Amino acid sequence: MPKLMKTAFDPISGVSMSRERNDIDYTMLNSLVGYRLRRAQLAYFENFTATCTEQGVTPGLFGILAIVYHNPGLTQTAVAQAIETDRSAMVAAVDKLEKLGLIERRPAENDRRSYALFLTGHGITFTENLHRKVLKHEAHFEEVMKDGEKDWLLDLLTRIIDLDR
Amino acid sequence: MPKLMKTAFDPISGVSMSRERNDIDYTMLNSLVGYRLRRAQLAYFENFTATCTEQGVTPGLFGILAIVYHNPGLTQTAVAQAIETDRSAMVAAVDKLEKLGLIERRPAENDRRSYALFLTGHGITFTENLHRKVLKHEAHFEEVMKDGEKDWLLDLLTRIIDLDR
DNA sequence: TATTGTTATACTCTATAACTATA
DNA sequence: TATAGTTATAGAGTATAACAATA
Repeated sequence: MPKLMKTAFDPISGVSMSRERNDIDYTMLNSLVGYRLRRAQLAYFENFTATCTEQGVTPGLFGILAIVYHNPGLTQTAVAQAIETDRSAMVAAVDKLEKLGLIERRPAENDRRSYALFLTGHGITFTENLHRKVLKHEAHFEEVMKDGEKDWLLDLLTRIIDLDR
Repeated sequence: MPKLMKTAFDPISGVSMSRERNDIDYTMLNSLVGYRLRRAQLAYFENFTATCTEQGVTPGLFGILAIVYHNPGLTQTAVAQAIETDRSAMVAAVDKLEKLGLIERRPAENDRRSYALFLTGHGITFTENLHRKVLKHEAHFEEVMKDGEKDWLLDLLTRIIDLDR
């Protein structure tokens, strides 16, 4: 589908309005950073999800692999906190990763209630590989970024994320 | 909770690493624009959702109101396409907005299969009010933005959104 | 008494298929 | 035959409550 943008500028809101390809006026939604952030995130995630799916995992499972990759030995609850999900959601997720042979539950040394999580050998190469593929797919979006804009974006996003913590 | 960031720089990936407040290494996830985009979007949405909830609607319902506000007379299916959801999901949503007295289904003039959607008088003031409140809450995030950064961010996000369309 | 992993449960979102009435 | 609104349904994702084992 060809993109056809007629862009205007609203002197009242100080916001660029666009009647988009479907000729619908998004002025109010476009005035909100949160809404554009959501749409941009969805665009990235479509790409990201496809890359994960090709390799047989979901974005959520990749998040767990990425955390355990850099932090071997964390408990399930610690990983849950790291990715800001509930520990109850971890059970099925770790089950899946175990069945895929990517992760191992080992009894924790000091606490018989908890497991320590480790990637298997296969899990390590799988995770590194998937990370490379995701980065390669992400590079597509850098076509629209000028020199230095990516670093600027990463930095600004980090400031936003850290604001209320 | 105080924020305590120890920031380092990974000469291999060229990515700033941070052992975050919980002392967990997010290097791999932080190297992905998509992941930071998601976290930043979640931060914005927490704020946005709270503002909507105070007024008795959800972010999804606000999206419908915002579209119909600027595009009165659209059919349900057209609005569904505008916010990129399925028309089947519109039914319950418009039902709710109707019960709240914010929106009206009127028989379409040329096509007896479809309804044209319009905001009621109350719906118009409600939507303008909510929009103002959301903008006010969003202003909180501008604390972390330098001069001109907000416009630059909006512009870059728009380029990302429009890339594959 | 508090915490870990677990199960059951529920609620939202999203997507699909099928039905009806119109076109 | 195709489309609009509708209904039913099913799958992810997320959140809560409760339980047994352990701290």
